[in-house]
Amino acid sequence: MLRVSKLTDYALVLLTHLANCEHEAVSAQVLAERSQLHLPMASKALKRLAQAGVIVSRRGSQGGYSLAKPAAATRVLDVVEYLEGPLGIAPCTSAEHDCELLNHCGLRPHWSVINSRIRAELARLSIADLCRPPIPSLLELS
Amino acid sequence: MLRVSKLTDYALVLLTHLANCEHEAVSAQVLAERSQLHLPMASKALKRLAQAGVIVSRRGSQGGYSLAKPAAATRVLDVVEYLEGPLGIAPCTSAEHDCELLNHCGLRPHWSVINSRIRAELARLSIADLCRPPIPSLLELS
DNA sequence: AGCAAAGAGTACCTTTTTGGTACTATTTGC
DNA sequence: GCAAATAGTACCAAAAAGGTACTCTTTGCT
Repeated sequence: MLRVSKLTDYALVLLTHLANCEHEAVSAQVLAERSQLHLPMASKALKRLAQAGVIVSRRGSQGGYSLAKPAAATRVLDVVEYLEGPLGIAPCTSAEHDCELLNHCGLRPHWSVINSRIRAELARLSIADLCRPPIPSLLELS
Repeated sequence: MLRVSKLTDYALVLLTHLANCEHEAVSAQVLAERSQLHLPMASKALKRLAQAGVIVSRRGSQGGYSLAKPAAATRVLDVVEYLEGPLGIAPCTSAEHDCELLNHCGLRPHWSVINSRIRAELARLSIADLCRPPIPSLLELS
């Protein structure tokens, strides 16, 4: 329904908290509390982020998670695509879909345009941006 | 997963075919064939479009569907929102969600900005536009 | 009047995705 | 060796998506 999943949303919230303690390992437990999430869900999200290389983990006592790169260097787009797979606004714009049925329908190119606009939008934002209130420039507002 | 449903996709394909025979009632049967869809699914989509007022229906023999307004006057955004409900890119940006948990998370304003950008994108396109290949102006391409 | 074509309405079912939980294994610091 | 952490796996439940079937009503035509 044209919406990111809760897991993705959780992940971004967790990342903003991690961005506030850069260079410091924070446990899933603490991050879950700060984000008002249940530990199991926070762990799930953090694990995925670690697999994607967005954050790094340290196991064992005194372990925890920290950002793999400066917050300004991690794009929201990357987080979304790591957690949800490549963006495909319409069924036929996903990879691995050949769409024999709709191959002749002419809608695909339009979806592609919309798709790349959305990707561009998500690419503009970094985790660091999420930590501040948005300041949409008047020029860019439509 | 940030995707419109198949029903919405079907609806838009059907609308492009309807746009090619304006002022003429076309039966669901014929539209389904032209769109390479099974009749029941096409009917479902057409019914929803008629309820939304995007197309008008005539029952009985020689009946069928036709556009309620000129193709250029129906926005893709309207079709999408009629079929999927108001756009809400993140769980917390949907209506009727108070988000006690994430109320303090600061992400909402960012999602709102992204949301309105996507809406603007979908509002730019009309059904008439979908009938032609997209001509993205160089200025607007990011 | 009656028949057939067509949409309207409703109900149901199956599959997939999402959201969430539980449990065990492994690593690390003290 | 113990405790604090993450890693991995498996599982379950609820919701949404996708699709089908069947009946009712309207309309044009003969």
